[in-house]
Order: sequence, then C-alpha cells, then structure tokens
Amino acid sequence: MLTTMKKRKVGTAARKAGKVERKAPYHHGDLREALIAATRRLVMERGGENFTLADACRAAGVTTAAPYRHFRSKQEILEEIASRGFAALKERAMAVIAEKGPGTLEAIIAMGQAYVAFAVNETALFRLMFGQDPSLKKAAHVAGTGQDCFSHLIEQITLYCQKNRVRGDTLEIALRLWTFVHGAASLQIDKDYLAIAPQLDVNCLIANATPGLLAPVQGSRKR
Amino acid sequence: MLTTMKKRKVGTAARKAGKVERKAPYHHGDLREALIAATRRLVMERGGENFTLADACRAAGVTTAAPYRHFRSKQEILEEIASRGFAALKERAMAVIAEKGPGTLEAIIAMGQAYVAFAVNETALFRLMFGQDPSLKKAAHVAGTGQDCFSHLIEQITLYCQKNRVRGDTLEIALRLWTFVHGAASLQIDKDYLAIAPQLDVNCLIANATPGLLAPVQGSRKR
DNA sequence: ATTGAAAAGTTAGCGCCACTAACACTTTGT
DNA sequence: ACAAAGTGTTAGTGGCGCTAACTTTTCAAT
Repeated sequence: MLTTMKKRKVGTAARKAGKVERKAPYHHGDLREALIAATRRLVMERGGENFTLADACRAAGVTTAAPYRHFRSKQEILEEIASRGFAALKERAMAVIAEKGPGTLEAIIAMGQAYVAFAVNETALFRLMFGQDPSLKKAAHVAGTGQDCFSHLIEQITLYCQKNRVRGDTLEIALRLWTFVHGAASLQIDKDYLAIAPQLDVNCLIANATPGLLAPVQGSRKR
Repeated sequence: MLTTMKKRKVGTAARKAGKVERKAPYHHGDLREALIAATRRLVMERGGENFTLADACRAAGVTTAAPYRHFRSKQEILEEIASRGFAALKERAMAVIAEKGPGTLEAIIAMGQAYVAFAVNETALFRLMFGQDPSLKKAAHVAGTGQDCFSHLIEQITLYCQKNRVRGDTLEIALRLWTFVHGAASLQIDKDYLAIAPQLDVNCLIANATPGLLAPVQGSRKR
C-alpha cells in the first residue's frame, strides 16, 4: 500500500487532511513513517538480521541517503520499531485484562496466553525486542517503553494477588508468572527448530502451571 | 594464546605430538580451530551482531579469503559455536546433576540455577544460541546438539518425577520447569537494560518457584 | 627420492551496504 | 519577497562477505 505511492508532491494536502502531527511533511509526505512501515514489513519478512536499510529505501522510493534526515543510523529505526513493539505488547495484554476482568485468574491466564500469541504471531518483532543486540535495548527510548510495558504486566498480577489474598511476596509471585510466560514465549518460537515437545499445547501449559506459580513463597529471602 | 603464535611451519611436528585428529594441519597449524576460537572471543566481546569475519581473520593472522577453505560461510562458523554452546550447556547441567545426586530436588534446582548462570556468564553465546536468527538454528548440526542438550535436561526432570512419585504428566511437568528456567535466564540477561526487579535474586526465585511447578497437572489436556 | 594431486594459503576484485559531504529543491516564517 | 530551515539528490568512502584464479605446501604413490 505505502510502497505503491510514487513521490507525492503533496504535503499541504496531507496536512489539510488532518492526519499530520509531527511538524509537517515536505517532499515525500511522511518519509519517516514510510521508512518505519517498510522496515517493519521487511523485518517481519526476512528477520531483523537480514534487514538492510537500502531495501527499506527502495520500498519507500527514496535514495539510500534520505533516511539520514530522519534517523541518525539504521539502528535508530530498529529502536523505534522495538519501542513500538513494547507498546503494542502492553496494549494487547491490557486489552485482554480489560476483557476478562482485572484481578481474576482468567484474566491472568489469558494475559499470559496473549503474551505468547504475540511472540508467535509477530516472531520477528519479538526477536527484535528480546534479541541479541543489547545496544538496542540500551537506548533510552526503548528501555522506557519496555519498562512501562512490564510494569503494567506486573501490576496486573499483583492486583490479582491482593484481590485474592494470595500469601507471600506479591512482587516475587508476579515475577514468577511473568518469567514463566516469557520462557514459554521464547521456547515456543524456537520449538520448530529445536523440536521441543511439539505435541504439547502452550495455552494448556500456561493454564495448568499458573495455579502452582501462585503458591505462596516459603523462603522469600531477597538478595 | 592461540593468536600469539605466528605461522607455524609445523604440521608434522604437531602430528607427532599426537594431538591431531581431523586429517592433519598444513600451513597454519589448525586454522579451523583458530578461527573458531577467535570468533568465539570476538562474539563474547562485541556480541554476535557486531562480529565480522574479517576481524577473526586478522586475529588469526590470515587473509579474509582463508576461512572459505574451512567454512562455507560466515554463518557456518557461528553455527559451530552455537552448537558447541549447546554441548557446553548440557555438560554443565549434567555435571551439576551428578554432583547433587540425580533424582533429587536439590539437583533439579541446582540445574536450573546452572542454566541461568550459563546465560549470565556467557551472555553473548546464550544470545547466539537463542537469538534472532532462525536460520542458525535450522542448521542440522545446531539443531541436533540443541535437541540432545534439551532431551537430557528433560530426562533429568522426568527422572525426579518418577523417583518421587510426582503425579501427573511428567513430560508436561518437565517442560514447565524448563520453561520457567529458560524464562528466568532470558529475563536475567535483559534486566539491566529493562530494569526488571533488580532487587530480586534469580537463584531464590528458582528455588522458591520449583516446588509449585512440580504440582500435578489438573486438566492435562494435550493439544 | 620424485612427482602429481590435493590441501590451504595468497592476491585481486565484485557487489552491496552504512554512512557522509556537498549540493539542489521545497516549504515556511517574517 | 526572501532568508532560513527542512528534505531530498548525487557522488564518494571504506568495510564487508564472498569468489576466482594463482601459488605454495603437504601427502601419498610409485
């Protein structure tokens, strides 16, 4: 869709259409967003490793020098996408919670399943968010959205613990659950390659394990 | 150590020393191993993303064309390292099991902690093994060692379940535990960037959560 | 020992990529 | 209307992965 449009001389037209927020588009319309969209698509298709900025430029119909008016480096585009990924993950998790009713066991389980579903459906994005490159996460922007995302997840679990009077350190229990869910997501997207118990359904795994994870902490010694 | 030695004219000497297995070294001594060692070191230092084959060549004291006598591509070197990583992970886990006594709860907990310790101590390697690039894991060699590693982990947990008469699907319980431990490892190496509950000790987290994860499966519906 | 084949290095070069500098066109604010 | 700022282009640099062709070293058979 975005890639089909050839150089628009618009700018003003787009502005009057009322869809403009950041400053104003000049030549291209909004090259910044177009590049992000193209990058996102390419990362989905070919993985974050094999993505080249030059390809995104071709998809957006500009030369390879153009992106540097909007991003400092190739990495900065990936950071933006990872950051939006965390935001999207948070939104989905929160939507599930709202649907099932905050503070219920169903909501907690469904949130975990949504987390895994996110990893499965948007694997390349999930890998970008939790993948190799630490410098990507070090970026203040990404770290901020990531922390925001996780603090909301943790918050929902602690809410459940309080409402249902689960004994023990609620933060530890919340972290336990999230740890388990994150592990399930990580292994799920690798199970094809590593041939991990393909006959077992992740959603059942999560649903069955969650009660045990909500058990009170015995020792609970911190650090 | 390996990098300090300049072109050895040896070959025959090395063979007589009785340390030769694969065919025989010719010019360099054993460029294949030297490149693997250099790559491993560079990946540890700079991460798998930023590693360049050219750097490994410089470290080994050969030109950038030399590696292609031993590897088909840059990727193939990384595959070898990932594969050895899985083997090392398995060995460490098995060593811990043997030390604590197979089939005991202590051994299971210690194995999980060793798993996380591996991820923390050899983060770049762990990231390479479970990182972004799926094509790396697709390689038969890597997938094989990976599967072997995990089947041993799972086996130890099922052994515990049988010895201690844990009710329920032992495979599911084993998978639960491994899922949790893998999640803990993954989050642990990202906690610095994402500021995840830094006050909580992972070893305690694992030790506290393990009993709850060994609870019997209720529904246990597969797929 | 000689010698031919195979192994394992070299040089030179291709195409691609990330990124930069200098320049040109467009839009905006005054 | 005009200067300034924004946003694109062309041209070029250096590095990388990889290949082809050549040279040197080692091995193995006579």
